[in-house]
Amino acid sequence: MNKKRKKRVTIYDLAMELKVAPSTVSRALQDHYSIGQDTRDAVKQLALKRGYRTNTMASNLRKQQTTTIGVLVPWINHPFISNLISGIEAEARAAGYEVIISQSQDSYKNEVANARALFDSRIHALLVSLAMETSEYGHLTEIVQSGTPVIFVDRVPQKIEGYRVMIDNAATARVATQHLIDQGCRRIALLGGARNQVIYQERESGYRKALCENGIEIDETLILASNRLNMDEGYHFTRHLFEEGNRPDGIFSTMDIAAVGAIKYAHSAGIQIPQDLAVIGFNDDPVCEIIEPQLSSMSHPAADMGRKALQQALRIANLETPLPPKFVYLDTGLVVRASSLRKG
Amino acid sequence: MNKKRKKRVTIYDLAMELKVAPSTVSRALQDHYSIGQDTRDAVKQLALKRGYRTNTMASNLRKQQTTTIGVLVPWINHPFISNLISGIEAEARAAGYEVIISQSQDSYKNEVANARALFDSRIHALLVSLAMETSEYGHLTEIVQSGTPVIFVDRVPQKIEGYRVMIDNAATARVATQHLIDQGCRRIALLGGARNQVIYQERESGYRKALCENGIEIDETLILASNRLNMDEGYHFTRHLFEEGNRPDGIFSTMDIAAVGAIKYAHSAGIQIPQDLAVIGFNDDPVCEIIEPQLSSMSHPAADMGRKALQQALRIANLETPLPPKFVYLDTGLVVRASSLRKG
DNA sequence: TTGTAAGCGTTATCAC
DNA sequence: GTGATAACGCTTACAA
Repeated sequence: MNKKRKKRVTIYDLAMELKVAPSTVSRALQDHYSIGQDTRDAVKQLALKRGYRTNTMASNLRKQQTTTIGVLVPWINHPFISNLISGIEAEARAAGYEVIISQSQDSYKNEVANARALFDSRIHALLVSLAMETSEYGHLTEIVQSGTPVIFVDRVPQKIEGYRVMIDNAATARVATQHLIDQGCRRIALLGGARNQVIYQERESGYRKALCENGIEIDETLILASNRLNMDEGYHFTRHLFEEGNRPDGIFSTMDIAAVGAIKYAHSAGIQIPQDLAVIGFNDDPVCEIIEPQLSSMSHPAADMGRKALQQALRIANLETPLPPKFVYLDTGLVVRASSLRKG
Repeated sequence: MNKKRKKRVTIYDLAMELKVAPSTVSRALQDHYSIGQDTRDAVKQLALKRGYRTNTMASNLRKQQTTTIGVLVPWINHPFISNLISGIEAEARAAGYEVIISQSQDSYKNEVANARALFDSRIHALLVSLAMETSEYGHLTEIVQSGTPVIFVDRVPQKIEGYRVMIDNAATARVATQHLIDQGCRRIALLGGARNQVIYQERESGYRKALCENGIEIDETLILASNRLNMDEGYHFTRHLFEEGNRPDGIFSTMDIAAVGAIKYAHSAGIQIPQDLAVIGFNDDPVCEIIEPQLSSMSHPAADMGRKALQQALRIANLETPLPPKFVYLDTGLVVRASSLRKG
């Protein structure tokens, strides 16, 4: 340990100097009603003068609670998640809480270890977005059972009970697909994600539903379910479809970046967007406005989800008797840009 | 407080059940050399069975130190910073530390408040990237003086002494500019950032140096110094130059996204890239591979910077006598893509 | 090899 | 209104 770290001022030091009891100082600093105005002022003034700063560790230990919110996500450096975290942090800070972050890197093993570490630091509540690999939830049910509020955000678990803050993935996917249909598409390909993740299952089912509702037969060869959907996957699946003579006239991608891959292939093959192929993505990431033609997408309120999840967590943590698990759905929006706009 | 939160197992509970002293339990759990193998095993086994988890608050209070690293950045949801944080988190977690994050939103006031809050939670070390507004450093020198290691990362302060982890902005900018010159450019515009921020000052001076070294006269009308450089600024400044008949044949942008704006203008005006106008950015953000033609850039090892900064912080924190402030420079690289490649 | 006991800085409960 | 005192759960001299 760095021996140079200075000893800090405590309430004892203040009490001694003012010739009052430490408990009086403590109460004065918290504006306890029973403390006289003059002592209160004197204490606060001296505290300021001596640079007193409350020792959060001691206070937490005594009060048996922290003001720390744990956040467990797959990756910090993904646009959607960094926005989510940004929302969580802003809201938490405003409410007087700190945010401690850990990333599972989509590994189940890391997720378990991080959940434990967060639990050990006695977090006030935990916000979780699951790792791709995760399909067992013991490490999380443990925490739920201990009484610590756990809120699932976006990538929520399959069957476990609990609070959730998310979008209606099925409905949103249905809107995206319907939009393509409204633009005259009849052979719509799906760039889908891992089928063990609820959000991708639901996006796929929304897609299927939209086709059914419009009496369009589902062609399974137009559907991709990729465990790691990215730009390359989007590019290659699209090429595969065109080279096999299995041409779609529309593509709905459950991730923007894969839609970008599809557009890149179209460019390279001289396929006109949106005339020959209309494309829509999901998330409304910044790339949508970079790619040419600009990419239509479903906007997904990442920062809002963070804020809502945090509010939910605090509400639950401060209740005497826990509420029954509740789902909070956030609104999504259709953002139409050039990549899908065929008609006026 | 949620009354439903369960009381957890303590070393006292284990001690009682095993009929040994709490101190023995504590030592056994830490593999203290003085504890016999059998007691050690017995303790660990029971701890596991009863679901014992060490109380970090109590332990920290007693040891007068935490294993929490404070991170103070302008925005969590910026690609460069989210990568930085990702590197910090991964390295910290591997070393047994937690990371607590706060964002100033580029506001000086927030930065001060957040620095205080982090200081109060007795962080082990602080990593800071400054808010745009910040030009006073009292809130940070306070922390330095208390003995808590403070490491400045990327957006470092003007004059304050301290540890820094950064890239050599001047040299990197010089390489970028030289690259354009090597490609035959002679009238090179600069899309620069806020002049009160050291990193943008240095990038500008690197640009000037490269021109001087090549005997190219500096044309001040080709230089932009924008307080909020972004895609629109890049677009409009480029348009301004072309419409005024002040045509550049190359653009060096100190931010990728502004270079994207420049390329967008070029598209709209029928200017050929790289033949009529060669463009290079800075950061090597993901957008470089999205835009057409793909954008050349200077790669900037964000995650590595995070890792290095964390290592630096831990090293300092564990020294008896502080080292003299040191600057750590990370390597950058020239990434040539189609936007600047005129010759083989 | 293990036990005893003090104390980290707060806050809550009682008493005065 | 204020003070004394006992925790909170853990670590670490010092004793045994």
